[in-house]
Amino acid sequence: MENVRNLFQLLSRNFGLLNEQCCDNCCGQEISPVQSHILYEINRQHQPSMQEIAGALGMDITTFSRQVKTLVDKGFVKKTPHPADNRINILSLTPEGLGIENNINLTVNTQLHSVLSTMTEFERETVIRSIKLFNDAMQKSTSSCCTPPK
Amino acid sequence: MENVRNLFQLLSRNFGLLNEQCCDNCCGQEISPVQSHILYEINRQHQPSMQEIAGALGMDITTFSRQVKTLVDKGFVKKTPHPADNRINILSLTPEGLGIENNINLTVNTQLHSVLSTMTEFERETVIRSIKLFNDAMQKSTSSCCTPPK
DNA sequence: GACTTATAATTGCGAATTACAAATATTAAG
DNA sequence: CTTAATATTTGTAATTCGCAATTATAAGTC
Repeated sequence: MENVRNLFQLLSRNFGLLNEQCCDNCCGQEISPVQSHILYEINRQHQPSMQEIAGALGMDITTFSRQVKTLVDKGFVKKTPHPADNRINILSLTPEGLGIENNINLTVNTQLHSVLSTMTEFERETVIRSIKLFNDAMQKSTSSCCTPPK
Repeated sequence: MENVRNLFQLLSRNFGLLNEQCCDNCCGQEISPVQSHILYEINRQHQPSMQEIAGALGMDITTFSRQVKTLVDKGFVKKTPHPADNRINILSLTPEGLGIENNINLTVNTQLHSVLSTMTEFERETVIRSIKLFNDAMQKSTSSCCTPPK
């Protein structure tokens, strides 16, 4: 059995570092890697509730609640009560939050493209397609983990 | 410019979850994801010093020092003074530490292979080769980040 | 409608993690 | 021998984390 863990251990480490570096470089002290994940996911989903984002990120809901609170205090996230169910809060990015999110996007993309630019066109496309493929497979496989069956 | 951040954001998230899940499943309470990274890197390098491991992981040396201390207390890591320079501590895994590391390796590999098993042989090999390729490119590109020039 | 149960989110709390600044220990340089 | 440099640890305070308990709202039952 080939040792694929090696590959992914390095991959996750590298990306983790890149992620922190980005938070420092492009957002100063105003955001942490975890918070960057949260902004990303709020932006991605359509009118998500707290549970939905926390679930997607595999975060404990109480930890998530506090992180959201600080993001609200910073003015990056807005909580809107669900019109049909007052228990639920709909999360959305404020214009400032969206600005930060776009900033991160740009910075990370630039860095990644700089890494990818050392490859040939063919390699680059293969790599991108491969990761897409892998993510899909992963999603199917781990969906049972983060969204408990009941 | 294609949005490659998307891919890597999901990738790192998925692997992060998988990593935590592994720490819970295969090691119980006795190890955290950060500590798993440390064991991995100690095992990988040849008679590494504290600085070398902390540098490779991009960790603050004081945080690293404390994490190593808890790993020593748990009996997974050994610190040996460098014969020629008493300031330096050489890090190594104890038999128990190596056991844990092998355990993690096996568990993560099994899970990853389960994910990869949904692909065709060709896809699988392409994915593995691609990640290898990308790690190499990343390594070259970020080496300046984690090992500051001086 | 009153009462119980279920769900969404927050808060109390203690433990673990983090990083800056300062201290310690050892070696190297002049 | 004194000073500067390097490796590691400790003081300390802020942040993060997750379990248990709490609050607030909604849904189900009689």
